[in-house]
Amino acid sequence: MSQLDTVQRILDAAEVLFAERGFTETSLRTITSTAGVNLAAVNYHFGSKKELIQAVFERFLTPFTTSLDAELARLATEEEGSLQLDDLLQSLYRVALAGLASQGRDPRRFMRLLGLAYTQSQGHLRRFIVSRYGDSYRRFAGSLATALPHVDPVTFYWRLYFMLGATVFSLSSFDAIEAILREDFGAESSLEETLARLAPAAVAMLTAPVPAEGG
Amino acid sequence: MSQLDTVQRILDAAEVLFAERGFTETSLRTITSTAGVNLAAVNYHFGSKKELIQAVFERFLTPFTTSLDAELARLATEEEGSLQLDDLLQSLYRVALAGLASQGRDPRRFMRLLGLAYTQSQGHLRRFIVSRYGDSYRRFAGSLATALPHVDPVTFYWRLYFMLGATVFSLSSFDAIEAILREDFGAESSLEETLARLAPAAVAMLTAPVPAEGG
DNA sequence: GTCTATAAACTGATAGAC
DNA sequence: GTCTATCAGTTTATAGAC
Repeated sequence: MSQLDTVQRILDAAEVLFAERGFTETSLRTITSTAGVNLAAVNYHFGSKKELIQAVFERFLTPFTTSLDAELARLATEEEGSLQLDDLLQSLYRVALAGLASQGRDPRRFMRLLGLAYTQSQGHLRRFIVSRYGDSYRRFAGSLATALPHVDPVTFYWRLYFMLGATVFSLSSFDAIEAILREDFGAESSLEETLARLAPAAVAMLTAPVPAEGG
Repeated sequence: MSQLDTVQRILDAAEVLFAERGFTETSLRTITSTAGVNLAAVNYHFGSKKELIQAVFERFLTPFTTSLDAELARLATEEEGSLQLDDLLQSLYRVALAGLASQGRDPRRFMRLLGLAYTQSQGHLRRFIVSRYGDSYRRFAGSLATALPHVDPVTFYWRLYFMLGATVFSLSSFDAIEAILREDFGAESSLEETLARLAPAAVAMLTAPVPAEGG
């Protein structure tokens, strides 16, 4: 088995297991036995469990943010100075969905990992993501902000977090929610349909009238 | 030290530590040493770590759902048959905030624990919460649904999850988000102000026009 | 009800043979 | 680059003295 294969197999197994169980709940032994490689291979190739976690995120966040940046640049030249909110959100969702799906990766797993990065208090991971992908995030937030000139900055940023929360939370629990709705209403929901419901809901939230300041 | 004191001290320490670090990341040793009680006391009083986790949730979910049920009943008799969406959301937020604060409990911790219950894949906890508080949840969701008669059920439930995601996510990360906004804009946000921003955003999301079905 | 002592299992990491 | 064997530390849980 070549080195590339081993690294790849470890990353594949770790990505799936982390998304399913979380970081602390997934041992290196579970990862290596799932991947069919030796336990010592993780420390040989990645150095430590922390660095393996970062490598898992790097592998899907780098292509994701690269595509997102390209999409934002394309939008900016296309509609000079008049970025539409719908287009921006659709860019985000299209890149997240199609970009990953074309790689043969599961967007739901992507969202579960993003959710974990937020909620599991792995300080090293948060620092890694912020230092590595903070610029892309700020560029996207900035584009979104210019499409909402009438919303004051603080309200805008809170709403941005509301939107991120709604997205990460509902997509990372997609399977569970979908199962409930299927049982209760017999209605199947695809990920595409859910994003088609989420986008207008997010737009409505971002563009809601700002109540008069109450103190 | 009386038994009640010991049980109470364990619950207090566990609640804080779980909210800060998560379940797996918090050992019984950390809990008992923080609480100033013996390690064996946890298993004596609660049986196991899992049952301690459930007890922590039971201690704040029972008064919360009791208050929420009472508030919903009060609203239903007050405005017969014409429940207002604003009122319902304000009930939820007021009960969550004031009800807990009057107990001397931190609502942010409450939200962090709720977020953990969702994201950390503790199957036993999800089963416990669903079996114990599922009825209250369904009553609240039902009230909300009747206030939105023009939204089809499936769209309504997805939006309900979007709303829950926005709420749990942003409030459980309240301190972190607040710190960022304070640094970038010098604007302090209180929990009350954030809920005052969240409520209209949630209403806008729930009441957004439903796009024509595309498939 | 509280304590000490310990069982039994698991964890990440590494030294050294091949 | 891969393997075995093992270290050193941690975890939950419990038996038994007080």
